[in-house]
Amino acid sequence: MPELPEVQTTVSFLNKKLKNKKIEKVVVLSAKQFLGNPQKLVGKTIRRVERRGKLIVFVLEKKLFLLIHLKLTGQLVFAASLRDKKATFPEPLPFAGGKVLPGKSTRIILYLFPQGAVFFNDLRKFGWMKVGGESLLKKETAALGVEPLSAEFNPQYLEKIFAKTKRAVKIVLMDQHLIAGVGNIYANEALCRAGISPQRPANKLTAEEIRKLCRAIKEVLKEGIKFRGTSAADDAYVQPNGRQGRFQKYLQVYQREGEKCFRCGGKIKRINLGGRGTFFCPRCQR
DNA sequence: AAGATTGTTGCTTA
DNA sequence: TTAAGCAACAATCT
Repeated sequence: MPELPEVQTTVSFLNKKLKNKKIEKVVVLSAKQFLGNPQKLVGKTIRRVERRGKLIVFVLEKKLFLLIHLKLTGQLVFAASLRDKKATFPEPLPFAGGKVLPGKSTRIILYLFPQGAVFFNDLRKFGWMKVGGESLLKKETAALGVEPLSAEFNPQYLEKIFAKTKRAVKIVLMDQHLIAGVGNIYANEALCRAGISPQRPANKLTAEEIRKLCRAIKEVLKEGIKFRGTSAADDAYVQPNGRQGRFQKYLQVYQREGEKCFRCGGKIKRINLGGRGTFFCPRCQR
């Protein structure tokens, strides 16, 4: 599932490829997933592509914004050469791994000028796109918490938010109103690296544990970005070039139920926290 | 074949 | 008033 590292990988790629290109045509195949009027996008130049938490922000000319949330299974795939093929729209395009775009789970297509296209694929249809002005951008980002890779995210900040709640620490890490961008994969991995049980009440962590956890979160997110995100076995995430990320090779607990802990050899356990699959080593994480 | 899964919102309950 | 828990959303897998 796309979390901060996957979204950042997507945004970095698209920012390079889409800058100063114009949106020439929008095809909405799944109406419920496009909020607002798609025609507003037509003819607009893309100034840059940014990220806020897990939200993707296309900054367009004339103070217009295209906001995209990938939710569980969304992906943005870029096809650079579409125009070279003199395609009539829409037309299947041979793609990396022998796949064809648009595919079965393609929900929205942005055709670009002078060439190229962005395919919004989303198997489970939870993701969305919204067009609007600064008021929309403000509305959608207002409730988001601190960026975990910013200086503002430090042990003092964690201490402050942890003190206010006895919820399980993992649930707090995944609360987008408090920390923007950490999801299930990276919350599990950060807690493992910090040696802290995901079930611990947040307000019971020691100052030392909070320092360790803060560092672990930053570390694991940076590594996730370095390896271009996590494409787990049943994970729909791919980079915009259609290739998988590589961070799944370095996961220590996520989706490793019953397997051996790399540190102590104990069995990785799976429990349910806040309705989410939670993985940890009961021996290493206390 | 019902239940689990999964991020986020919004409702209900405490 | 606020925090915590949970259904709902869509589709797939078990």
